[in-house]
Amino acid sequence: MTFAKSYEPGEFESDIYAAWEASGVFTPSVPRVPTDNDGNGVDDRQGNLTYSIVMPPPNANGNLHIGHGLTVALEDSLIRYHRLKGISTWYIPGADHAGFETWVVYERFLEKQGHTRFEFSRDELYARVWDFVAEQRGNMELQLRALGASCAWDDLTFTLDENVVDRVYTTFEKMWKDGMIYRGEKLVNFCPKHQTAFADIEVEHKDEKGTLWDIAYPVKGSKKEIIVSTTRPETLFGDAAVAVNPNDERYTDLIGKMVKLPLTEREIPVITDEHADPAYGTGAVKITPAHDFDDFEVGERHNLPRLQVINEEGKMVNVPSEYAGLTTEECRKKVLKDLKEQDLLRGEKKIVHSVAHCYKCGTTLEPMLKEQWFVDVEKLAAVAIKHLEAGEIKFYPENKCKVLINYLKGLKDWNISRQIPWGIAIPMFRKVDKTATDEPDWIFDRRTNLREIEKGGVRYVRDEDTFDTWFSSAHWPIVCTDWTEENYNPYYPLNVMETGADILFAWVARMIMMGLYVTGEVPFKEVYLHGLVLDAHGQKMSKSKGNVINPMDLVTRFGSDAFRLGILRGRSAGMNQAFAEDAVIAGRNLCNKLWNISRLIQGIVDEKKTDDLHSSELEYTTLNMGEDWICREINECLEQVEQDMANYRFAEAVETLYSTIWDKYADWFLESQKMFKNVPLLKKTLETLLIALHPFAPFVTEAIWQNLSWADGFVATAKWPEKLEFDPISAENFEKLMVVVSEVRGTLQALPGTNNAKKYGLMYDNDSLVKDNQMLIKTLAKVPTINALEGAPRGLRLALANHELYLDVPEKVVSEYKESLTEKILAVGRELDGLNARMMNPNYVSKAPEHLVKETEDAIREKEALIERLKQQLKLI
RNA sequence: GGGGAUUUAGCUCAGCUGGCUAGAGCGUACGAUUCACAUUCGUAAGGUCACAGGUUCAAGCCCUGUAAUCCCCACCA
Repeated sequence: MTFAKSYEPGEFESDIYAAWEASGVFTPSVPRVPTDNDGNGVDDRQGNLTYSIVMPPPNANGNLHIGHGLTVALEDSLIRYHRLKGISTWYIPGADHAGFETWVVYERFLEKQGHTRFEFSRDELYARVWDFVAEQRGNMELQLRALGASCAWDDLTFTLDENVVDRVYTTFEKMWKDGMIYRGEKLVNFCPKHQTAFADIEVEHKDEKGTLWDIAYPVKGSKKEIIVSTTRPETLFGDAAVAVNPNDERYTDLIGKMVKLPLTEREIPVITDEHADPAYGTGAVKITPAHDFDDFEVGERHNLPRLQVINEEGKMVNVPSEYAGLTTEECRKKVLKDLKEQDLLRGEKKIVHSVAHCYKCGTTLEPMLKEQWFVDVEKLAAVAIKHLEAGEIKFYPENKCKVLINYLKGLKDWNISRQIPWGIAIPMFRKVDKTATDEPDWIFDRRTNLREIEKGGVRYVRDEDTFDTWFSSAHWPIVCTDWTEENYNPYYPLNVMETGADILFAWVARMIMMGLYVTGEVPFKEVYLHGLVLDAHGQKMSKSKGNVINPMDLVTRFGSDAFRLGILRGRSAGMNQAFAEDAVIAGRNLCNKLWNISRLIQGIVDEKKTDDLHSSELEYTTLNMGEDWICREINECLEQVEQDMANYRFAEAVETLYSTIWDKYADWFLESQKMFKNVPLLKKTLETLLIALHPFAPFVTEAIWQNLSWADGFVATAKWPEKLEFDPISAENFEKLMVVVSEVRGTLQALPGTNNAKKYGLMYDNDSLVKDNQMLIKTLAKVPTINALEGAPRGLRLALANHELYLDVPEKVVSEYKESLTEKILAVGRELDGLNARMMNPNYVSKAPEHLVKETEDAIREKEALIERLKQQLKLI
């Protein structure tokens, strides 16, 4: 049981984690299906206290980034705190197959090997990615351990686990039966590079420079023409109409007429629609239902044909032969050239407009007409809104609830089809044999391992697509807790969902909708959203900027605890905040401080050899003011931490612990204990602080706990401390003594000359607080002597503390101090003026609460007395 | 166009329902040093709380407006 001179996290962390894991301290004590004596499931809602958090699953084959580090710091401190509180905690780890992300990585890998996805079947690709992920897997799980995440590893859920797929299929089937799933030909955001569609939420809009061209469409049977404005001339082949605003008088005579579509032989009608903005361009707009979202809606309203002219590779189709096969860009050039030759191009204007991009590769997304599976979200959103408005979920920060409701109110149907092999196969099969007319075209079947099935003599082939990752992730609280229809599960709903504010819509919203749909209950009672971790200068971290901070580097350099303490510093819910390495260093220093505090105390325990009592047998009493005071301060600290944890104020909790341990416990209490050495109290208070800091700094607190000669078990499973007993009056007196000591130190510093603390002693007169504690004052103030004053007062009286205490300073030095004394009198005088002014105000006296008025009166008396003392001091000189 | 936020010390941020002299970490300056810790100890300097009004006995905090910065959603033919 020896303590090295400093704490070296690297020497302890992995062993400690292994010991925790091996002893099963992370396993919840209450089973997820509580049973009675006969083994039947029971609803013991009242019986046991449980606390559950599911981890937002990191990418299974990736490394943790700093956001994960923050997530673990937040979630694990909640879990550990509640575990110490004696609650059965379940922190469920997860791993994400990360459908699209992983697919992009894998496709790049294929390309490097000289292959493309088109050489393999969907099933082959799935198997290959599975192996690819399996090979890379495991890193992030080790990293979670390094961060100290106290999760139940046996319950790790992978997003492609059988129970996840089962649950997703069950939900999908239910939705299918409920008529909430439909196959629709709709415009989807399609990435021609990745060959897949995206949900609206995955699209990134960027402002880009573009050109707005004016093109003349000749009106049939008239010499007139109608000029439309477009940024995409190549889509004119897909035009189904020209629209003008019904109130636009310029075009009244043309409504209903046919115009000739340039470069083709087709004719299209002029229609009226509110979509056409008379103030924009010429006020007339070409309508291309198959390649523009607004035009699609106009087309729906007017029953216009959807003519697809761009295919999935971004090439022109269904166009005159000289254009067929061109890329959209080539086609645009040729169209413009040809229009110019025919004198139909009437102008161009540079504009800035926002363009949809693939959030992964940046390719411009093509609105593409495709048959996809959609979820009708109307009911889902309505139910979610109802529960949110009823306040069933508490949000941190609070305003995100409104933001979410606002989003849900405008939610459009959800495209859940992805043309990516890596994911959960959509369990729908299409009829092959067209002759069996009374059979539906699509049937639901769970046998997605088969490409083709037979039912009632009819052959069906599986839809090749996979689910949008968010469709399955939306089930996360349900699948991680093993929620079932049959049994009451004490861990569902979760106590809190902690995740990034950036996925409020993509994930949190969908978990709420899905949770309510599947279980009838909201999936979590509270939501804590964290903001982005920005770099030191407040910039978003990105690979291209090269400002990415790797959490594992910090763990290696400063220790896991230091990282956790540091990243929680100065952070509040929902806010993007800069990351300060300084804060991690401060965390590292705190760990070392605590280590050395323990080293000192263990040293005293060894030296005194008074007892070998273990924690459970400890009986302590306070014997002097400093001891009463520290008990009071520790109690206040515990209370503060409890309050902060209940309100998710992590940074404040850490701050309170930091200052209690450092500024109070070490700087004042332990300094005074060098005289008194109250061993049972030292043990008790140290244990209390170790437990209180444990949620935030699990490793160092455990390393110390294991190193102490008297502590048993793990601090990780210790009991959250009860309040300490103390004498409040005595504690108050210590505070007075602290003021005395501070003034001695401050005055010695302010006096001219160096090494004053060694030169001048202290003298006291007729003052019991000082007289009774002279040795303590001498120790704390580090003065060479302390004696009773003999004869008339001399030297420098310490006026601030209002005690009969004098610094034994020669008159020459005192007179040099005169100036600062005068300044002090003036400063106190200014404060006094302010207080007096307040009391002169009759409204203050009559309207402010009585205790405040009384406080002001007291303060005035005190200041007046102080000025008097200072003036006397001045006279003495 | 709709919505959400931010602005407090040199830097990164606290400041919860308005109430003593606005706090912390880092940084800066000055001083200390065997006796737990230089990953230390002590002391200090540093703030027009973005700006302008208002409410109030009292405003960093509440209200109105202005400016700057950032984010999300929708739209831009």
